[in-house]
Amino acid sequence: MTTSEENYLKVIYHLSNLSPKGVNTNAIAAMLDTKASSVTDMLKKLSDKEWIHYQKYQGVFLTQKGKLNAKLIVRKHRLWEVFLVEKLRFSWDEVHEIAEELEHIQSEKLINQLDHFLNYPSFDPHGDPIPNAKGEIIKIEKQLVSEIEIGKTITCVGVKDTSVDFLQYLNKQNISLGTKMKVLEKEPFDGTLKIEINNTVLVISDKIANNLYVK
Amino acid sequence: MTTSEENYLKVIYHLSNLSPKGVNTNAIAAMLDTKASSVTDMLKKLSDKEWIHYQKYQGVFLTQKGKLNAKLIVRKHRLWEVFLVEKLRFSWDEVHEIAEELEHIQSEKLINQLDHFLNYPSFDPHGDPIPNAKGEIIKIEKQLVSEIEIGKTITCVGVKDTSVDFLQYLNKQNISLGTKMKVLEKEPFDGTLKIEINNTVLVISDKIANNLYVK
DNA sequence: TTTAATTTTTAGACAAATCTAAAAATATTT
DNA sequence: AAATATTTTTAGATTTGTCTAAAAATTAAA
Repeated sequence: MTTSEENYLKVIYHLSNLSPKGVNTNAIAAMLDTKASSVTDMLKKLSDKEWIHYQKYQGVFLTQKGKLNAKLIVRKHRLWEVFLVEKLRFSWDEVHEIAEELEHIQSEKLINQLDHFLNYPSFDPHGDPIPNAKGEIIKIEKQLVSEIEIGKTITCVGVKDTSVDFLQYLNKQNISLGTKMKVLEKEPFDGTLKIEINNTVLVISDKIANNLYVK
Repeated sequence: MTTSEENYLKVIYHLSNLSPKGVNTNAIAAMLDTKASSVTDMLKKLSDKEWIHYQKYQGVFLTQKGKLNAKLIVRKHRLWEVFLVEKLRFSWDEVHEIAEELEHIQSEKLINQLDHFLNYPSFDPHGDPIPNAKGEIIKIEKQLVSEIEIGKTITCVGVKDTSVDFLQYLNKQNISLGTKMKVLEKEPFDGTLKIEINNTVLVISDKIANNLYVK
């Protein structure tokens, strides 16, 4: 499996969770920052290898094989992220890019030994679940801050947007996984929220509230 | 710098130490398991980037820039090998292939944090020195077992041949870095040696004796 | 439901890294 | 020093993954 094929599989996997009636060529192209025509070419290759179901002009679905492969790439990505944060003292906003490279290293033994070394973590530094060696994922119920009712006390368990900008915003506000907060007030006009964190009041936009997972 | 360019630089660096009057096209081709014509093509590219001095039909030399780049790749390779053996419990005969992939990961911070995490090791699992972040290498005096005079007690500090076969042979004989041994007798006809290891006598061929470094 | 807009695919081209086969330069042998 | 062998380079082709531009299919709008 080439690096390029792996990147396509991973993107199709992530998009599948959002659009279950088939992934669009253009959506894949946007995620990979490439052209639709390049995507079409690759879809044929992936289809020949039986990692996707592909019919011209119809959306794309992963086969069982394809889905397993995609999950194992995600597993590698997230385990390396844990390694970078827990062992090499990287911050959660620095690890994505490096993990994008590390996820393509091919040794199965390597990744299983790494898993053992890290003590079989269940979640990556952004709160996303790590598939096990069989591709199985545990799912936890989590909600966006925007969905929480006034007065409830909640704990940060993940982020939806994992961009550097968003993660650094959270750093600045001292919000990380495990941070407790309470929703005080919601502005009906624009969805702005007042929340209490560490005995201080913070105003967050609806965009922030829509990208922060809590429990 | 592409992976291919990095592999060429590294091979030229290693061959430079053996043939100081210029590295041959064919030698590079043999090391990289490719054709001489492919090497010629790449030499032009490396020359354009000023990483090598290249004149048609003459041998190849690394420039200062090229040599530094090569050393930094070797640094990455050897640090990852230490990681695999010390942290992930790989054996010294399993790490080369994986490190060949890991050495191409691009983050400078990654490798310096890894160096710190490993406590700034000076040698890799095969006894080879690890260049520091500036490309500086400490050299220790070491000799081949074949060069040792009868009766001397010595310590294994490295291997010249790092092939899986040789390393597994050493595993079988319980020889690893730090193993003490004494040269008992040399057969003049074929160079075969009798050596004492852990109170037992072992006969080793001249080929073995020519690939084991001791001090 | 015909027209217009969007999405997707095809056709043909390109860059990187490789190859084969043949030509040119260098090295070795007689 | 001429003939032979070896090494290296050139010329042209191939593969992978990408691109542009145009054609075809699908979807949305009038």
